[in-house]
Amino acid sequence: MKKTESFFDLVFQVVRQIPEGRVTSYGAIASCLGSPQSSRMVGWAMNASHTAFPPVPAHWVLNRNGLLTGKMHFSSPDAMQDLLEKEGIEVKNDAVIRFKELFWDPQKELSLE
DNA sequence: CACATGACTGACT
DNA sequence: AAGTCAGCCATGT
Repeated sequence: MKKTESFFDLVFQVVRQIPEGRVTSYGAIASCLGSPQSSRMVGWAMNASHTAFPPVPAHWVLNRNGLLTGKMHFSSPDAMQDLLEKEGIEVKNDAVIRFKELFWDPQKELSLE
């Protein structure tokens, strides 16, 4: 298990491009990769994020509802929310406040980059 | 090679 | 409005 991380690597790189204090969704990343339907692969890639290095800021990646779906996969279920709050992002009921305002579209932002 | 799983999303009931 | 089903594609067994 070393190569074959092509898809994972794509997701990891995109996530690492997320500006601090911003968030994005799995669907956005999937779309950026060219497969808006492969949102599952994005989540799957995040599952492997703990094996990637440097560590991927998965706490910025949420589902389309802005919910901290993957918080349970962190070191601690509350770590994700805590990190977001430290970034100045308000989190209530496992959901990011002003999600659409903090939303960072990789396809759009990276395209303009 | 075939089946089962997964941090999602959209549509249907 | 809330719950259920299917589609999507890569990884692991």
